[in-house]
Amino acid sequence: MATLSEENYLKAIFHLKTKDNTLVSTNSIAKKMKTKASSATDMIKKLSDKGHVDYQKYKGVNLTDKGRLAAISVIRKHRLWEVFLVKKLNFSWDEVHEVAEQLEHIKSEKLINELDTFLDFPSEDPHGDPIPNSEGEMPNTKRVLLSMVNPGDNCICIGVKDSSASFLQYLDRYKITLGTQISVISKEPFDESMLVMINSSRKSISKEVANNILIKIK
Amino acid sequence: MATLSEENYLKAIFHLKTKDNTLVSTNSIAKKMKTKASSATDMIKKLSDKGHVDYQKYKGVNLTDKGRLAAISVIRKHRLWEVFLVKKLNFSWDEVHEVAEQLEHIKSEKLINELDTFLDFPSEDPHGDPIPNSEGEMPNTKRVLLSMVNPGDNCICIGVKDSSASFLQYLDRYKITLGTQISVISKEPFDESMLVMINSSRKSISKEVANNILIKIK
DNA sequence: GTCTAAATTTAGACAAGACTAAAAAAATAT
DNA sequence: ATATTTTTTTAGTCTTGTCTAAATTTAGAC
Repeated sequence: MATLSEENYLKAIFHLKTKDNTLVSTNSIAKKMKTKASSATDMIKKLSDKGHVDYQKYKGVNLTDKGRLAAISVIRKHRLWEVFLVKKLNFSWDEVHEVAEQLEHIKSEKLINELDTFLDFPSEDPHGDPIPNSEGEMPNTKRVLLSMVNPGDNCICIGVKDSSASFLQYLDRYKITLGTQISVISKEPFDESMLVMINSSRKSISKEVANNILIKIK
Repeated sequence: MATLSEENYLKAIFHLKTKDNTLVSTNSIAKKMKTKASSATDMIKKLSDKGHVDYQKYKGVNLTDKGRLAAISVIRKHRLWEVFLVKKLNFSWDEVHEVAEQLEHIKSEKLINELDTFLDFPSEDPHGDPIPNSEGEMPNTKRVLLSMVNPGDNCICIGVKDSSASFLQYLDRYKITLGTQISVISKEPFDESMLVMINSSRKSISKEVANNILIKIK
C-alpha cells in the first residue's frame, strides 16, 4: 500500500508521461512536486523498491503496470470527488482541486465505488477530464486544442488543459464552460490570436488561451 | 493549524474528559491512542506549546478553549461524514467508523458546511451521537442507559455507548436499531440481565449489553 | 576529443512522530 | 515513615520525507 506522498509522486509521474517511450526525468518530477531533485531521487528509490517504477540511474523512470494502476486509482478518486463537490455540494470548477487533492487519498474501495454509483458513473470530471472506471480503464474521447482549429469550424468546448483557478475564472468571465459553442471566425497570423463567436458575441482569444481549451468539432 | 496526529490526540483527550474537573492522565491518553506513554508525553508537550492543552507535569492535561474547539471541529466532521456514508452511500452503521476516521481530517470549511447543508443539518450520527453545529455547540438531549431502567418502563433506543462493529452487529442480529421500542419486563437480580420485549418478541439481554444501549423513556 | 554546464546522485542533517530503556516522581502498602 | 509499585518523564534511536552541499555523471559547445 502506497503512502500519501508515494501516491502523489505516482500521480505526478503519470501526468508527466508522454506517449513516446522516453523516461520521466528526476528534475521534471521534482519540479512538478515542488520539491528538490535530491528529494525526488530519494522517493524514486522507494518507488523502485516497491515495484511501482522501473528506475535507470541518471536516466529517469517509467511506471510499471503496478505503478500505473496505483496512479490511475488516485486519479479516479480525485475526479470522482470533483464531480461530487460540483454536483452535490455547490462548488465551482475552480474551487474543487485543493479539496480533491486531500480526498483522493482516502482509502476505502467501498467508499469510492459507492460514490461512483451515487454520482451515476460519470465519465468526466468538471474540467472535462476522463474518469477511469473501477478496472482502471480510461474512456478516451479524442480531444483537440482550440488553437488547432481552422477558421469556419464550429466547435464545442469539452475540456480544459490548464485547470488552474485563474484560467477557469478567466473562462467564467468569458462565459465559456463545458458544452459552450465556439465558432472560429478568423485567426490572426501575427500573434496567433483568434476571433471567435461565443453566445452570439464576437470575442478575441489569445494563443495561450486557445492552447488550453479542448474542443470537438461539430 | 493542527496536524493529523495532533487532531487525533485532541479528540482522544476530549473523549476522556469527564464532567468533574480532574485532569486527563498521560497513561489514559496513551491507552486510547494505542501508543506508549512516552509518545503521549511528547505529543502533550507539542499540544501545550501550541496552546491546545494546559499541562501540569506528572499530573495530566486539560483542553484549553482553543483545544476543545479544535476537538469538537474534528468530531463534527467525523459524525457528518458518518451520516453521509449511511444516508447516501449505503454503508451500515458498523462500517462507517474506519472511513470517517480518515475523512474527519479533510481541511475545508466550505466542504463541511456544504456537506451539513446537503444532509439537511442532522443532529445525530448513525449511532445516535450528537453532531455539533458550525459554532461548536452540541445539541444535548439527555440520554439514559438501558441498564438504569426499571421493569415496566417503555423505552426507545436513541443511541449506543459502544459503537464497535462487533456490538453493532450484535444489535443488528437482535433487531435493535435507533428508534426501536424496548419494554423492560424484568431484571434478574443475580446477573443483572434483563428480560425485554422487542418487536413483540421476548428477549434476554446481559448487563454488558444493557450498559451500552442509550434510551429515552416514553 | 576535451571542457564546461546541467542534471543527478550521495552524504549528512533536520523535524515529526513513534519506540525502548532508564531515571524520576507520585501513589500505595505495610 | 519507609519500601514498593505504578506512572510519568527523559534520553537516545528509528523511519519518513524533506533539505543543503558536495560529488558524480551526462550532455553540449567548441
